[in-house]
Amino acid sequence: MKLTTKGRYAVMAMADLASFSKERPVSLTEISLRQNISLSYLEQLFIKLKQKKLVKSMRGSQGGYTLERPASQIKLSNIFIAVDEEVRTLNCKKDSKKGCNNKLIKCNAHFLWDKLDQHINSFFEKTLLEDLINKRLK
Amino acid sequence: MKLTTKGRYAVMAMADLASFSKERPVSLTEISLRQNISLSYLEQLFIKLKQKKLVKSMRGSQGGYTLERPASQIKLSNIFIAVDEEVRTLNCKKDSKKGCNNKLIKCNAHFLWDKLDQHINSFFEKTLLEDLINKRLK
DNA sequence: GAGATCTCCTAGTAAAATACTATGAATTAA
DNA sequence: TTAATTCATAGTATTTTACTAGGAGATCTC
Repeated sequence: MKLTTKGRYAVMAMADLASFSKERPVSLTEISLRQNISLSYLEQLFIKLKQKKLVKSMRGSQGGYTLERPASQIKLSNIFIAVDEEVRTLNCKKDSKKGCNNKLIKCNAHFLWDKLDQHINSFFEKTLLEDLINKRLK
Repeated sequence: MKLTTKGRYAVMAMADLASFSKERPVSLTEISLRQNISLSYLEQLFIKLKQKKLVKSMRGSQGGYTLERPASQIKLSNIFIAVDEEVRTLNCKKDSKKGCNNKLIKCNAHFLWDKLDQHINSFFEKTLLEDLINKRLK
């Protein structure tokens, strides 16, 4: 079980924005250098973050990104969901071959994974981007 | 972020053992059929579970596995650790190229992943195999 | 003691997911 | 008009995961 870099990069980049985009938009080139993340990969992540209205963009020279809402109104769960870093302990969704919801008998541990999902998600739900940049975590 | 089948299979197999191996050892063939897990894959998992003294084996005909300790004394964390399904939100361990602990400046979200690890592990630490088979989770 | 049923052990491999690269068009400030 | 930037899509290398293959060794039952 691991968190992939996608989710980590997204959170780090958003934290970077929260810290540096107060006056002016911040370019992905900047973030790429500061956080040591491939530019092209960042671009892909930011398209998703924009679609979910977590950031807004300004094109052209001197352009870049800013937060769409203040850091106090962005949950970590918003970020993870935006980049498709879902917590999925089970692959019993649309997959017709694997998983267990297409069998007569539900897998006996099914409810355990549900609980685990809830437990993990509660962390992302309760933590705000603001908490992260202030290093104030519960 | 996802839990791989390795961890899930291990927990399901242990739950199966807890339910069926009270009188007699249970063979992996049985578990394989009941839980729909490849026999050879189960064998690999059980070698690890045995090394960590979570199960004991009886070879030969009518052999199989039983729990080494009662289900009330086995934490889910024991099982996950045994099959190497560690929770690792970061790859900053021995990897010299990636990660962040070999840089001068620690990645600013480092402490977040630590907190997350703790949060997830607390779930596995507090849940016993017994709770699972009794469907009694907090 | 032969045969069946098991665990034990190691290598190899197919498939899936991940992380990243490449390329170029569109937009805009200076 | 040029440089800097976002936007968009396709392709690929790497890594991880999940599984298969093929046997050797142990032990019960007949």
